[in-house]
Amino acid sequence: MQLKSQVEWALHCCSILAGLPPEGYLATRALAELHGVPKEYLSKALQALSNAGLITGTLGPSGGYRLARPTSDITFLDVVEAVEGSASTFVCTGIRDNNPCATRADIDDCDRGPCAIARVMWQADKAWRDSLRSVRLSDLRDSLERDIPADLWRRTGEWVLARA
Amino acid sequence: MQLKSQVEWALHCCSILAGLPPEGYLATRALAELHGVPKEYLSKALQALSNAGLITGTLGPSGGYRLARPTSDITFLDVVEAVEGSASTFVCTGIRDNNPCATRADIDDCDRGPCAIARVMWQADKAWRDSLRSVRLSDLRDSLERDIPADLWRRTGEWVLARA
DNA sequence: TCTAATACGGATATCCACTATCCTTATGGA
DNA sequence: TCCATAAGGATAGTGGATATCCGTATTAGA
Repeated sequence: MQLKSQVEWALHCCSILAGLPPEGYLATRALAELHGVPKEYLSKALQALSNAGLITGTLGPSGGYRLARPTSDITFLDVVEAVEGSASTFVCTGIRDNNPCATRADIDDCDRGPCAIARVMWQADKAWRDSLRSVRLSDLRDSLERDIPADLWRRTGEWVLARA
Repeated sequence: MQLKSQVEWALHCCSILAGLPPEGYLATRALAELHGVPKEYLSKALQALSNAGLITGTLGPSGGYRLARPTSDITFLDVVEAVEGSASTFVCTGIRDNNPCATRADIDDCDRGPCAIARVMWQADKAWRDSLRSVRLSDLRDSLERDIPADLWRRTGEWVLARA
């Protein structure tokens, strides 16, 4: 079980858009070049973010994307679910109903509550999502500013600004 | 991102094996019939559990599987990782190294520590695994005994016992 | 007004993991 | 000896992820 590569791309793109001046837009072309990923395919991830209302796009030359909300109002979970979907990682297919010992009444009775196994798996899924929800884009920017060499951080900011 | 169906099968099979008498073995055929899943394919999941040391198999007629450890010593995480693998759900491909602004020195410098985005994603992955690790097979048996109608619980126990 | 660059979405092709089945081998109980 | 079983290799089928291409509407700038 592995998240799509688009999740990684989307998170990196959001971290870049988070550094954009308020009125600027950054085009897919620039984001693709910055991360070394195919523009056409990255475009699909950005469209997913746009459909989820996390970023807004504008057409025409000098068009592109910007964040639709403050960085403190966008969480990792928002981005992950925009790309990956919000369906649980565990799907209960109800195989307990195939128990040859079970009568029709048993099945109807069991169906009133979710399977004990599913409950545990869904609880773990919730723990994962809760963890993702606890980190905002603003937190990420703080981490990046601490991690990335100051010189590279500055040059990248200028590179983005020149294309915004 | 979705867990394999074999994870669900493996968990249900373990819950059944947990009710086996100490010296009994239950064959793949019986487990497949009980859950209404293809025997040949379920066999792969059971082999994975066996390779992980969670269950032990024995050959010949009256052969089959039993738990290799006490139910209090097997967690959901053990079962999930046996089938699904223990690799993180998030893979950092290091696309930040493709930054055209980065020099060779920048890349070497960054490579000393993991990406800030990866850290967050791995922390969420850990929260998921911690949650799975906190529930044992013995807990699951307790939940099932509470959830499943007493009559069905008894009949299923007898069905298994007759084949162990 | 015209041109070019862009977002957006549909269509298509490729690749790979998951799903599923079949077959052979070794083992052990009757 | 015979048969049922675990174990594992080989081989498709299926569907989602990856990737590319194209057409359309929109808009900034010449």
